[in-house]
Amino acid sequence: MSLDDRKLDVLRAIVEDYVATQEPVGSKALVERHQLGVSPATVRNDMAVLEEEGYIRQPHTSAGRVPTDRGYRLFVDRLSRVKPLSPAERRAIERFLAGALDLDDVVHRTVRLLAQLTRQVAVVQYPSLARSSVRHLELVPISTTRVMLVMIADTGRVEQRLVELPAPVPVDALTDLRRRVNEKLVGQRLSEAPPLVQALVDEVPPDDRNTMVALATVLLETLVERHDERIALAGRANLTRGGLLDFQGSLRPILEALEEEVILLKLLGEVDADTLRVRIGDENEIDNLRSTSVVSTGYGPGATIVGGLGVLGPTRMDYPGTIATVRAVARYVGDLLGNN
Amino acid sequence: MSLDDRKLDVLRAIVEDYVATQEPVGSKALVERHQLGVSPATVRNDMAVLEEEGYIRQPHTSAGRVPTDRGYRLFVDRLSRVKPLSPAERRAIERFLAGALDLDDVVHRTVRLLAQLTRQVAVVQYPSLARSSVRHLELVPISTTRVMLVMIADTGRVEQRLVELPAPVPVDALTDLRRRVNEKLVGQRLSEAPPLVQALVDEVPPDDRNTMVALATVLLETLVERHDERIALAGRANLTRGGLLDFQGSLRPILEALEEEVILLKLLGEVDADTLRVRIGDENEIDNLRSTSVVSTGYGPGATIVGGLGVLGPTRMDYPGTIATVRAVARYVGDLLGNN
DNA sequence: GACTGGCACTCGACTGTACCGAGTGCCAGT
DNA sequence: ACTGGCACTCGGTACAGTCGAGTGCCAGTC
Repeated sequence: MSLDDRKLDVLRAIVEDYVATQEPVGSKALVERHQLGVSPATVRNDMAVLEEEGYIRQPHTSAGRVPTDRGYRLFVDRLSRVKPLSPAERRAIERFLAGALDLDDVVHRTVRLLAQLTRQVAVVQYPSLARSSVRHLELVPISTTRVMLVMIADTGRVEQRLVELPAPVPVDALTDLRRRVNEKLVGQRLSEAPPLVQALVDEVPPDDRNTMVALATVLLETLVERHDERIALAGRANLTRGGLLDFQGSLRPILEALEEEVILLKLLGEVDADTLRVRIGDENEIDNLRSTSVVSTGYGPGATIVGGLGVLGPTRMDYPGTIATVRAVARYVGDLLGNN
Repeated sequence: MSLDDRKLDVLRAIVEDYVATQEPVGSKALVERHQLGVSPATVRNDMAVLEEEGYIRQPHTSAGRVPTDRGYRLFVDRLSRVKPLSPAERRAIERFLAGALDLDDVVHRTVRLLAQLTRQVAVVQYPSLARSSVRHLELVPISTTRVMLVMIADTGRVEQRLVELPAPVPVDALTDLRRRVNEKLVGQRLSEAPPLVQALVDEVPPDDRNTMVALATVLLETLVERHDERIALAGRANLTRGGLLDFQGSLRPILEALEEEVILLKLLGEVDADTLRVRIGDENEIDNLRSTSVVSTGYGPGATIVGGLGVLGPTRMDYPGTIATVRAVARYVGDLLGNN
């Protein structure tokens, strides 16, 4: 059966009240605080139906109702009105991010900003190498058989690696290699680099072949195999807001999960498209986080995505506000990365 | 007045029991679990004196005694026996750290290891540039007016910067400069570099003076002004052990403090000499941490100190064990940095 | 003088009872 | 289809009583 409009109104009212007060909400309080135009008794009947359908539940027999994960899901999907950010907030975001000096600083500021605005735990993934593209490659001779390979990504990330050459290489040859490598790779996504690197090896004159092989090996290592995805976190202290009511009493599993970089990457890694994703309670695949909700999205210059960011908090969170903030911050960071 | 030996024994017994059970300890339980050779009544008299002197206190009138910060302090300074690590632990440390690939990995492994062994929050400062010394400096011509300055520190950290030269510089001159710079700086602590860099400028032949000035500027910037001290943390979930009894009920201030890099640096930064430092409860200068104890020490190759590390936990912690572990880990990491 | 056994006392923790009130489900009435 | 009314449930709080761990003190002993 489908729920009629008033029942949906009731559900929305319950979610909003519960999020605001953190207390089970009863029929009487509901009609007082919202213009539902009906009596408590009617609301009670609606509630009975909502409970039967699994959208709300009673903590104990004679208490008010509390939304279930399923209730929040319905709320997020169909009931919540978009809550646009105030101009003041937009300005705050812009101003705060604009002051960033380098990539590290951008990420740090972003994660702190997110934590502060949403008052929850914020997670930001550093722009991943695999998803960004090459801005410049440099080959720096350290000695006759050693070259330092420096790669600068369009996101501002710099990686360097030392390459041991099989034999001494004259400076001219190195210059030639540098030109070839740059011609081939600059502007390319790193994820698409491997075949190009392979092609490079084949194109190089036989004399330099061995040198190129050594370079290519390190290049591939640096660019692809190194899955050194980094993560920045902030706002863990926000988990303690709302006493111990949220998270069914123990922060332990959550703090543990937040220490595992692999878990966090998984959390953010699944941003396929540009779409924002909300995972509510049990919908989370990670057991330790089944009492939390995660709002995450990808970010990057223009339409490309170079990383993920998001926030984590109690299932009892202000979804419209959080979603709006996450989306806005992601957009600003993306723009910022595009402009530098 | 000074406390006689038995009173000190009583204090030690109280600390040990309280740390183990987390419950106020009474006179009867004490004589049962320790060979004090006297009756509960006598112990009670001793306790009364200890309480008067401020080493222990009663949570409420008819409860057992609990050590005060002052009591722990006396325990740490004079009563605790060194608790040597088991060979198994030593081997575990060695094996775990030996597998590290690069500097990042060393720091990560160290902090996790510390958290795991002490079951507390571990903090490790990355080897600070200011405290390490120069292993090698390289000047790499990128174009006629551009040089890349690469500095490798003895801790394995690599920094590079691009230098714009005021005028084209012939390769020979650059070779000469490279020799001079290396002769002057290799082996020197970075913190002592500035005057040496200044001296370099004065010694250089007039023709190269301007080039050297440009180099020196960037050098100083890179080596000194950048106070990019980084910190790694692990084991935050350990704060939730022991229910909410420790930390007087709220993790909030502690989690907040742990998010402030500045605070953590201050915590570790004050390692003057090679000595290990224990700050108990109120002895901490940071207000948010007055309900915790911090055990910290410096680490580095040989006698030099390149950074700090330590753990943070409830004042009710196993001091002998923690101290032994922190000291051992610091030594292993120091050795590791010396060998690579 | 130092230690001990004994005793009265304190007070937190726990138990049981009673009561209040918010909230419910249901039903008869409009 | 909605509403008012009513009986019922049950968590929370307040209060009293009991239990027991632990104390401080004092008189007695070695």
